[in-house]
Amino acid sequence: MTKFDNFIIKLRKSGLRPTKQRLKICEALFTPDKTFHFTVSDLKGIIEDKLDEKISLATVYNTVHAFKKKGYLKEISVTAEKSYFDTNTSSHHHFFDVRENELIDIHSSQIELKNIPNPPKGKSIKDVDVVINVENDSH
Amino acid sequence: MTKFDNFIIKLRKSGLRPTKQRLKICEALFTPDKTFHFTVSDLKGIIEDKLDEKISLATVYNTVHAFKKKGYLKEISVTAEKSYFDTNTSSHHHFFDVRENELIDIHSSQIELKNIPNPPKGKSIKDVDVVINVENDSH
DNA sequence: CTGATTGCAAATGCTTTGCATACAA
DNA sequence: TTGTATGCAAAGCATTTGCAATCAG
Repeated sequence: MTKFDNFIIKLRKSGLRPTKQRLKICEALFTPDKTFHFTVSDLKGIIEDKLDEKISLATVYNTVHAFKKKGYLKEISVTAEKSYFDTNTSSHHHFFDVRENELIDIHSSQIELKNIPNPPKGKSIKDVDVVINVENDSH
Repeated sequence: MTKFDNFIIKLRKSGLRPTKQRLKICEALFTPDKTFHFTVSDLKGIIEDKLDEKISLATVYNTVHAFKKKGYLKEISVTAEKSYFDTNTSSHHHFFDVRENELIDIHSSQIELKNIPNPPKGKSIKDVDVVINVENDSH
């Protein structure tokens, strides 16, 4: 059972057809032993430069959105012109370097949020994002 | 001493010339008794529809950025699609209704953040944003 | 005057869409 | 086959930029 077999099973189980492009995206996202953060154009770069597979931007967008919907990726809200995604889908928070545009994980156990207020009437909480903006001391 | 005199003083003190457009923006932002959240195009709409002053989009962007730099506005990180600004510049957090794209203040005293981890070496914390994403129970 | 500000339109950057072609089941 | 997925180019938005005209001091 190769890792590709696993990707094929994973995709089929989600109702997504295991195409060549999606398998490459799985390889890029889910092979590394560490989780990581990326933008859509980062991911396109990885597929084309490291995995040597031409892929269209639209396909990368399609697949990233499909994977997000299936819960294989999380999108992170930071002040930026771009969307950042995270292969770490567990509950956790982030440092964001506002100069370098770099995200760094904070394990959820490292921050304790107390007294989360009740949401407005008729609404319920989907999730809580904590972003700690940082910058280099040097400035 | 009208409120306009105050706006003129405020602008001059910041090294910003009190132009007709900037005074209208001050009126829109700092007259209401409650603080509020807005996007750049919201603000353009308020100036043109309620205050009946034509204003160019570029000027609204210029001024909002200038005001942010002077500390008269805060920018809020919620979605990657648009920038949201807040006339409440004190430290506080937000609910964000992901369906309606609506922000609701949470007083800073209402959330307690414990054990904020040390930032990565060489970096220091600028600020901490907590966004609690909510949605209507209905759906 | 002189530099700051405005306004318009063009340009930019990220994301989405339309549609014909190719592919998985 | 039959509906999905891909890829390209065009379109869509929010935002920024260039530059000439206008304004504040």
